[in-house]
Amino acid sequence: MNSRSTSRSKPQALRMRMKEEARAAILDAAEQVLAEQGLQAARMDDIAARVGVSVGTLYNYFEDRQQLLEALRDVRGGELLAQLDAELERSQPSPYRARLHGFLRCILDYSRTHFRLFSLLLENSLQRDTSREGELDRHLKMWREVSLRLEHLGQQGVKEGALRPEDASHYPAMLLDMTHGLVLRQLLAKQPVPTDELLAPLLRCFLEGAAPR
Amino acid sequence: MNSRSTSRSKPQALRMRMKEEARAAILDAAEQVLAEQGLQAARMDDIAARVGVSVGTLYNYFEDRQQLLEALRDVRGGELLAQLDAELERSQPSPYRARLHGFLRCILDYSRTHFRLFSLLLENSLQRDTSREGELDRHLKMWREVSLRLEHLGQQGVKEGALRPEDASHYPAMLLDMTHGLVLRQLLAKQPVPTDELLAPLLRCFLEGAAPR
Amino acid sequence: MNSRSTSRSKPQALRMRMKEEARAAILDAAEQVLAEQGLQAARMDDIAARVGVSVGTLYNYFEDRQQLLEALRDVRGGELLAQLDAELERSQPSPYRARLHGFLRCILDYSRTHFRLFSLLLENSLQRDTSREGELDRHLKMWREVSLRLEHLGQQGVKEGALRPEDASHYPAMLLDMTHGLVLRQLLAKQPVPTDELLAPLLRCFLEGAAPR
Amino acid sequence: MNSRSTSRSKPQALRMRMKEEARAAILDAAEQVLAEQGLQAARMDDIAARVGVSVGTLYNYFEDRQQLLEALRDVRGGELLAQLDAELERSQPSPYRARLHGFLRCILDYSRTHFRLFSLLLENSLQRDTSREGELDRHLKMWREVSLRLEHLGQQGVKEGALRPEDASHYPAMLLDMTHGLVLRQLLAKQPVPTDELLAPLLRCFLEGAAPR
DNA sequence: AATGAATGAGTGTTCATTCAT
DNA sequence: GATGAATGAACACTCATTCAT
Repeated sequence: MNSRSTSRSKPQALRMRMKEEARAAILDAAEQVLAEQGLQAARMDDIAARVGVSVGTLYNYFEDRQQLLEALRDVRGGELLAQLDAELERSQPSPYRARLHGFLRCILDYSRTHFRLFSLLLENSLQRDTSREGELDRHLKMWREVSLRLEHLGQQGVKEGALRPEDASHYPAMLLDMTHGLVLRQLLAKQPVPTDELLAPLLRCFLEGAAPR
Repeated sequence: MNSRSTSRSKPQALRMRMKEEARAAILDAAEQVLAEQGLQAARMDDIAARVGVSVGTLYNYFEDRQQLLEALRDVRGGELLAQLDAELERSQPSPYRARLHGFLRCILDYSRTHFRLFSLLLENSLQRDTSREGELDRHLKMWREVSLRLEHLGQQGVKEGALRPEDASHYPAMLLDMTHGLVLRQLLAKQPVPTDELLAPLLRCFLEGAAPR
Repeated sequence: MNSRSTSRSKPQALRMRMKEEARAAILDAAEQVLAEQGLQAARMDDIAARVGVSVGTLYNYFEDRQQLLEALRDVRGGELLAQLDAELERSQPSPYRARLHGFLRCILDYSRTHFRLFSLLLENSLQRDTSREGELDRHLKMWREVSLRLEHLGQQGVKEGALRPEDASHYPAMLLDMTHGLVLRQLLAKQPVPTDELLAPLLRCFLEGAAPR
Repeated sequence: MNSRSTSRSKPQALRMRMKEEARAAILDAAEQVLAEQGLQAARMDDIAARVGVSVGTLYNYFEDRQQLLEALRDVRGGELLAQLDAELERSQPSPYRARLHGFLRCILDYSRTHFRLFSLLLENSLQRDTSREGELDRHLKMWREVSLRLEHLGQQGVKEGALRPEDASHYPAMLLDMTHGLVLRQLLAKQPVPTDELLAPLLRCFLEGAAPR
């Protein structure tokens, strides 16, 4: 009965799935090469070789080099946001401090894997010659989304009496900056340090201040 | 007596001075072009045109493009350190908090002018293919110097009883990260905010913490 | 009796017919794309898209791009010759001048539709690297056929006393050249001029000369 | 006194001269390669190799491939016009028919050397995708200039009573078309025919008509 | 010391052609 | 027979670097 319809829709679905997987494979390869060689040195040929296809194939999936990089940024950004949301969902019942800890750990962990990418792509966005306007915005928007979630979390903190409300608007930025720095330093460090050992002093200082009480 | 020697040394000194001025002029031009066009787009020809000389001349003063960029980084880094030291010298008699404030303001002000440069050059250093090893170190060394001064300052803070000693080793990094973030955000902001308005909440949160006492 | 043979030959004939129609459809599409995009810009993908099939299909009907273009040229050339022959047949009883007029009108009309194609394909034939020798000849052969018919017509003209016989060998070329120019000029003109208005001065000058009698 | 000014202006003049000669050399090489390989097959590398320089050098003299081709067209067009004007000047006192003969011979001779170029570049101009508008116009403008001179000549012919005035407006086009065809046919012919042998029947037919008087 | 034309390796991108499904 | 993703050779163009003047 519906044998015909399925005989058409299934292959299409299959095509879609394979196309998506191919895109993902390319993005993975691109990230690897980018991390190894840097933004400029990462040649399309290198990326193609990494995936195990020929250059032309890359252009079947992405308009050009720039679009490939942008897609990579968007996809990885989306993944981070998804993980953050999942974490927030999971920690819903917990108190502010615990949730904040979980949130930052998420960023730290994800960034450990992908930070070099973010760093490179931020740099890419900072280049002036980007003809496509709003290019930079796309990158910032992601971090603004992260900030937004931190603000929400901060509101909970204020309600709980765990945060002073006066400087609340500055907290997201400060937390992100310190986390960002943490990641960068880990990236440059010889041997890694467990996430929680890094976060503990950060949170302590952030919440209780550097001055003795 | 030494008339001869001076008749030689003076012109030599003059030569030196002129050579130094030429180098400085090139570095200034390079920074401008870099800030405007980005790291990749800044061509040697552009820099030469900005100084008003021909490409060949650039190569009389710098081995190659890479060395020029490194010189630029080193010079600007040295300038920052010099200003920081001057500020520390000036504020010697003041209490910890005031000195810290002055110190960070120095960084913020200097970075406002040169941050884009630092950002670009950090990126440059992060590229893996740098044949010259220890390249990255040169860049980090500068910031380690800044950190070092912050540590010294921290020791004063601890002595004064203005800082809890437990996490003292983390403070420089945190302060630098937050300052770094401040600069970046200012760079992207439409209109600038007075330095002290930016620093006040930072210092308040850092010293007294985000939690109510 | 021959029921079997027909049971085989009919479907074969059907196949043939469909194959021919498919080829024709491809050639039509090719001509459109060629006229719109030019010889180089006309990509196999474009042609396929215009027919509504995929690239691979094109290669089921033509060896390669070059053969497709040649087929297009040959088919259109054949059509022109057929129309010319029909016109000559039709005008058999008429006097030379009328027949010549009809003949040239045929060329003009056909070229108005397909001239851009002929022009592009002539260019294609002029390229030196054509590995297949005698390539150019195929294109010229068609025009030689046209010339041949003009010569025959000229013989009639001479017999009628309408043409001086001395330069008869040059007339076909001259007529074709002027007609060719007429078409090209029409192609570039903003608005078209009725065919006969174009032909009248041509014929007048050709037959009676530019000098007063 | 003016030793300084000359010490500067002379080298500048020298530079200019050399620059012009280099451009001319490139254009010559380009024309050769174009004639041999065709419009598409003529690679920048080939042209460079023909001049004996490297690719980059070509781009010191011409924006890009397209501009090089356009320059070639403009220069050759200018040369033709200059020769035509010289011929008109020379033949000033002669009667119409002689001047026309000289004029066409000029075109024929020049085209014999450069016709293939003109043909290719006309084709190039006909391509639709030329982003630069008025591109085609530049090419046509040259031939319009030639036409213009033929019109002037025609006016002399009318005054002399050598031409009937009615179709005068069509004469330039017809003459050019026939000459154009003559050149093309010569190009394809195995062995060349002396120019005057080609022109004689053309002029006879044009002036006196194909019909017997 | 300054010049700037020449160099040429390097890279992104295109597109005719193939072939597994 | 039709499909369309994969292929990879080809080519225009860039730009750091050199060196004769």
